[in-house]
Amino acid sequence: MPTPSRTSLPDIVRAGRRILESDGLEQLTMARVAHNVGVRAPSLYKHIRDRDDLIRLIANDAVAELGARLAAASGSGDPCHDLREMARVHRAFAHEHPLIYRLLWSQVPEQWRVDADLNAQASAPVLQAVATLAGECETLVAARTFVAWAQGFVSMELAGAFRLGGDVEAAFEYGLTAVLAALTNQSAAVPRAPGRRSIR
Amino acid sequence: MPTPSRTSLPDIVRAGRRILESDGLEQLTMARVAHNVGVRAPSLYKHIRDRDDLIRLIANDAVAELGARLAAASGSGDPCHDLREMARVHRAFAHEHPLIYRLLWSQVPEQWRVDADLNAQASAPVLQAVATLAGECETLVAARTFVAWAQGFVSMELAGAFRLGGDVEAAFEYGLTAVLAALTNQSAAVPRAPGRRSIR
DNA sequence: ACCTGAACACCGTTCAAGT
DNA sequence: ACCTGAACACCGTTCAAGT
Repeated sequence: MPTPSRTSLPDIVRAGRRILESDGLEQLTMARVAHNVGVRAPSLYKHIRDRDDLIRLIANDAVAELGARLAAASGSGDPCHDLREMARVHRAFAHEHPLIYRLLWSQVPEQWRVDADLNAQASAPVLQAVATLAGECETLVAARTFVAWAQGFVSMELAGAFRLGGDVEAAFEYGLTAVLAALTNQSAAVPRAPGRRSIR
Repeated sequence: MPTPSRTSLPDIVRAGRRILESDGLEQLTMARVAHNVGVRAPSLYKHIRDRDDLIRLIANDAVAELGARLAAASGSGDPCHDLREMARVHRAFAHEHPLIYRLLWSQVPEQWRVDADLNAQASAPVLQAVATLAGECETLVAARTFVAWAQGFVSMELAGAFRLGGDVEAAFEYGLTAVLAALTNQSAAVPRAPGRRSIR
């Protein structure tokens, strides 16, 4: 006889994300997730394929949230201002959810990789701002430079790699200004023959 | 009666690293490491504290190797040239050992963190080159900008984050040139009042 | 002093049986 | 149609017993 679900996929993902954020990946056990949504571990397999699938769904959820925040932080009309704001939003997200943030970029097993369209959606506002700043034909390489710096800085910060003292806040603002200046000042960044050869 | 060791710590770390590099972290089981050094799993605990300790030792080993390669790639006298070479060495190392490289920067559990002095030793040549390039008082912030970009770029590359096509090689060279230009051209990077106020 | 088999705790996953 | 207890496979770790 059909019985209504006692839990749901969003409930499970939400419960899993809360455990991951508070206690880390190794505490994300099927039994604990199940307990937090009011069922037993085997029941979870009616809603998700396996634990790796759950981790991937949690990563998707986090990327979607980050993307929404990036989009909300942009749109002022000044691309340079937008990029500064997005870098700060990115960093703030990492500080709020350090364990999930690390997961997003470590992604050791293949199965945890977030969906391609979610990634594309999240990076769209950055691409748009860079396009106006650096010009259409250099959008991709310039955006990759910007995002690489931002992601690298925050990753190193969270990984505790900045152990030589100094003001990390000031280093972030310094890097932000330096990278944006480099992208604006294209002639300094890319040596190329006249005739507008594309970088691709 | 005392019996000589049938294995050793370096043997164990070497075997563990080989497994990790070829088959990933989840395949790094105590039984498999033990088998590869010719003993049974319980014997490993005579040489290491636990599995987390082994992972930390493997990460230490990798950082030491990377540091040696960075040092070997620098010292030409031209800091800009040295930094370009070190960025490429960094990236080449990541491509040769992608699974270990990801481990170095994800570092989800605290116990895997590499020793502070090994980290310091590995980053010394970068710091030195940046010091001559950007000037003493901005060494730290400039080095953090440079390393953040390099690490972020390679991490994203390995994580498969560059899914929008384009030439990743060209993007790397573009970013390298852009970041180095920004660090050399300090006045563009850091807006500050005259009178040489320190960034710190 | 190092190695081992046996044992324990824990966890992901499956499945037949319940409702 | 979903949930569950029981069971299985696997793994990290401990420990008493061997040499």
